[in-house]
Amino acid sequence: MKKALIAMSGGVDSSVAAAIAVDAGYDCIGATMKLFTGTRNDCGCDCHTHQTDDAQTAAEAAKRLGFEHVVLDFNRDFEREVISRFVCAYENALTPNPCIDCNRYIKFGALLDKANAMGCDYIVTGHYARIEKSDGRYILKKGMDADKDQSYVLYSLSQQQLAHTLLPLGQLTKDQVRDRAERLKLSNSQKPDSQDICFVPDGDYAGFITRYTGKTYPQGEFTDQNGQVLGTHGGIIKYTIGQRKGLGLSLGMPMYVKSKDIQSNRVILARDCELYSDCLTACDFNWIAYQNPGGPFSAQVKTRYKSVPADATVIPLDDGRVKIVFDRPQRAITRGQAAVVYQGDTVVGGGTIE
RNA sequence: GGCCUGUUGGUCAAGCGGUUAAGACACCGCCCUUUCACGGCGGUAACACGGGUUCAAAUCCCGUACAGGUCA
Repeated sequence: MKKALIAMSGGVDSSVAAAIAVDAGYDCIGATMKLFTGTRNDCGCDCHTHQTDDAQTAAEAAKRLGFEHVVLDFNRDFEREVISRFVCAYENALTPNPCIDCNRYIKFGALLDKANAMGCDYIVTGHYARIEKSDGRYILKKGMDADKDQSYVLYSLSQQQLAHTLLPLGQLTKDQVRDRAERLKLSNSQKPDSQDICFVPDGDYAGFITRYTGKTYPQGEFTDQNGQVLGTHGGIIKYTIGQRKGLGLSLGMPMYVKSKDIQSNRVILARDCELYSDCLTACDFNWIAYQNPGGPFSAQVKTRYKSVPADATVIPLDDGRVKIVFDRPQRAITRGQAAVVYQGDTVVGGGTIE
């Protein structure tokens, strides 16, 4: 009997994924990760309590499903691999996606290692994506529920990681998952989907960075593309490319962040129509569908988790980076976000936009 | 100092005797969302002040204050 470690967050998805793994005959053990220490936020909520609640919910689900549950402390790994990268990215005028690093280094990194050490053959998560084997390679595909597809945040997984991962929800829709949770009488069947950055539950990521580093991020100038000063910004970490809200400037028309210049501490604004660009370069590229792509090819590319895949030509460069040229210019391509390449439902690979 | 012109929500700005006093931008809320954003929907908020005229004044008249222009 194959042994599986279920990554249980306390939410519906991972609980139902566990139920499916049990039905499929795996010898299951549930694990909830402790990822960050409790810090009391402005919103008055205590993250530590949240985590404890989530762990309890997960433990209850495991009990109902009839397998053991443990809490694993990945505090130090999470701090090093996710939080510090997140903070560092913002300090360098990038806009990171911490969920991707969490998957890469924690769930499918440290946790997978732990699972192996515990004698597990697989790690099971509640992601809406599919893993299939084709011609000796593990292929990552979109989840069947197009609205919930999470393949984007898994683009960095290696063959080794994919080989030891089961994603039981890939064939299901969110409604089906909730129905199943309902039938199993899981207490979290109606629990709202998670949102915001998990370690910044009040949504104030700039405040988090400030508290974390103890630094202050000085005010600077908002300018237009000609250098004309338009106003004063509240610290460069507070803005990302394409952002409209929170600028506090009334300029007669909606204005958006076009770019950030860390040297001059300036935030450059422009109109929406000036935010479009037809190419990007991505680094740290991970190929999933191919061992080596060989040459340029046509594909669809997402530049943000929820962006619509756009037709493009993908051009592997000699140094391992990848250039992507879009058929139609894309809005607000942002350094630090991930460019994920698809061909239909298949994730070809992805990298970090630079 | 004299003479003009202007003063409407946080900003810009409609309005020309009877309006629930437009709209844009900003802001706030909700929705969307395992990143950050975008977006959708909704909301708060104003006639500089004091006198007149009129059935009725943001709208007309007279002062006051402030702002800009202009004149020896």
